[in-house]
Amino acid sequence: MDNPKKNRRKILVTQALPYANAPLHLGHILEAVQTDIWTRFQNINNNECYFFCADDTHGTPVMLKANELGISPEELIKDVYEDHKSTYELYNIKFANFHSTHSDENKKFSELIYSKAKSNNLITKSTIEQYYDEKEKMFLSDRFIKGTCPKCGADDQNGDSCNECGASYEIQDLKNPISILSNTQPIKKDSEHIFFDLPQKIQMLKDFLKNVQLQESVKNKLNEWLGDDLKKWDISRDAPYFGFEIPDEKNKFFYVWVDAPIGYIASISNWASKNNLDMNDLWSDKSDYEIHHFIGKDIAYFHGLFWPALLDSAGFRLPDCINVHGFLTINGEKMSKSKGTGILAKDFVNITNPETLRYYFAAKLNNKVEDIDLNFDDYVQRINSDLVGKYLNIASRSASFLKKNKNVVSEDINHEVLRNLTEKKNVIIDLYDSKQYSKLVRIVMDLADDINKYINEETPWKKDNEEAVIIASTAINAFKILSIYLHPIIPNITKDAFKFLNMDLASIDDVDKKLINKINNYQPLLNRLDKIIIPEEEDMDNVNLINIDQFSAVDLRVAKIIDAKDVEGADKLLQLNLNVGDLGTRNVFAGIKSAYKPDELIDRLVVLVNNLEPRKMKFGLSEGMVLASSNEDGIYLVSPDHGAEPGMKVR
RNA sequence: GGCUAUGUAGCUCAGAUGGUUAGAGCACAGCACUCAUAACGCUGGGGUCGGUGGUUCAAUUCCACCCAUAGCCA
Repeated sequence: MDNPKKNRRKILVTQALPYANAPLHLGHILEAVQTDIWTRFQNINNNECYFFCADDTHGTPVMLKANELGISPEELIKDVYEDHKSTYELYNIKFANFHSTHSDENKKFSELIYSKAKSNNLITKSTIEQYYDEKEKMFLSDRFIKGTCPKCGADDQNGDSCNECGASYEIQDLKNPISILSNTQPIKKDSEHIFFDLPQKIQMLKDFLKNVQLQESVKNKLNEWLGDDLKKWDISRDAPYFGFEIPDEKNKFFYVWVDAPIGYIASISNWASKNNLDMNDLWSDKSDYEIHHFIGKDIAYFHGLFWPALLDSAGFRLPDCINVHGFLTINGEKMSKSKGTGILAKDFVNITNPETLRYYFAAKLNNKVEDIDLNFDDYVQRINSDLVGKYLNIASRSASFLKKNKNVVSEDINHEVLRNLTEKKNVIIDLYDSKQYSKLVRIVMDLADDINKYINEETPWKKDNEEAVIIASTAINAFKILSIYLHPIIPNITKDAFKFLNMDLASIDDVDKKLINKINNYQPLLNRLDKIIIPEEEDMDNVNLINIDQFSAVDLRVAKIIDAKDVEGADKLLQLNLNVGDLGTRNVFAGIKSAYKPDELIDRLVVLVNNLEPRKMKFGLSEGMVLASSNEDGIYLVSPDHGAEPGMKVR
């Protein structure tokens, strides 16, 4: 590795742009933390490193989400922008700039890159047949179509693959296709699309993969794709589409995956103009800035093939490094709201100190493309034993001796003990640089163990004041070194630590400087965490959306219970006789015996599903259903408010 | 269905090129200490290294197949 002192590196860093149709979840934070740690490390390691990001705002999902909320896409992405930005701040993610793909800069660069590709004969057109939703008046991509699996016949399967038998197929082969937007059957319709001629770039991409810094397993995967028959890439979408219109075309828009990565450049450009810098000195062949992308494994494809091909065709500098990370699972499972693991990043800070999540992620992150698991019990244990029990304990126990010395740190310290810590500096630097944070954290905690052991063996509590101060001063210097090592991971806690130590951190080389100032009184920098319990939530994403017509199909009526009695031979049922006003009376069996006595029900108003198919039961015919809610503790009937009359429609 | 990655103690993870009784941290038990947020230290129990076959004098480590989990298949 280059000696950073001799060659000060200049680096532009990006993370994948979060999509602007929803708040951030903890998986977003994992990537942000990995990237932010790396950026912060580069800067204290005497390099110049800037972290750029933006919201990814275009495409159908944003359009639909805005539609659902009854607002314009512009309003939606404005709200989400503020939400994303403030959430990242909660986790101390330090962007040089957080921009948006819905921006002038991005429009400019998208058009520029497209026109250059066009003049290099990389743009072609051809007509494709696509499903079209006549009701919504839009073309449908595969993900908006459901239907019957052509292989196993399972209903309600995705447009491109079956969850039941695992088969994947072409959308044309799907039986009984239904648009999930309108629940109507889509028609096939021709449309002219614009393509980027990816096959022309094969050799260039092969060279790129040889040179780029990227995990071997991902390289192999990408090379495999390159070996296959590489198809042209469809880069246009028909109106209506929230995005940028393609120049010199009518009602054609750039596919979101075209302008999303260009958002990296747009964000940098926006920052450059705010700081009076020239893009030619930043992202260009003439600049000496390295370009590093941090992304998740799901989008390696776009960043490893389309993106460099696009950049190259327009004469832009190619990335030097793409770092691919795995996904986050929670308590061993895929994130899911129904399991209470789809917790939002902004809510999680109400449960725990966000710095501790940064630490936990760091303690598990490596440079491989492996998923990492956030296990809440493990998390609490880890924070309590590592940060509180080992690292901060050093400050806490040495502060008590120094306080008796008026907080004056002795210069007469055990240099041998400290040398064991400072000589690890280059190892720490290498591990940060190569993103092997978990190894690094292990080493730092081993060093913390060593210092705690040192204090134990020296037993300052048995020594006279002078000796105790020497031991404590050694330990507090060690604490300073550990704080510097941990600073990129837990910037806030260590910032407080430096305040306590009465020092400023300028560089990782400060580990070699001895503390000379008077320190301050020690205040606990972090409290032990309690067991984490996440309340279960409804999985709103998986709720089947219905339209107003479907809802109207259910005839709900106010009804009055005119008689109620036990059903002989039934454990759970009560037999109800309901007055439904003009509609007459109904006999309904309701499973509410465990919660209600027949007597207390008489004359009560309830809500009846009037047009439910009558069901023949062992005890008689049930002509409808009364609405009730339930939990572990009981059953709760739904009651109309006072004034409602039997027979009135509920809607 | 195809491809890729992962599967090692209760939990979280280390274990180039195959080689003596498979490691760490946490949790647990015992001991010690008492400066420290009952936070530290020492010692110890605990694993047929996802499964089944194969190659080999020898496999957690190589090969094949299978199972489970995750991602991708434009």
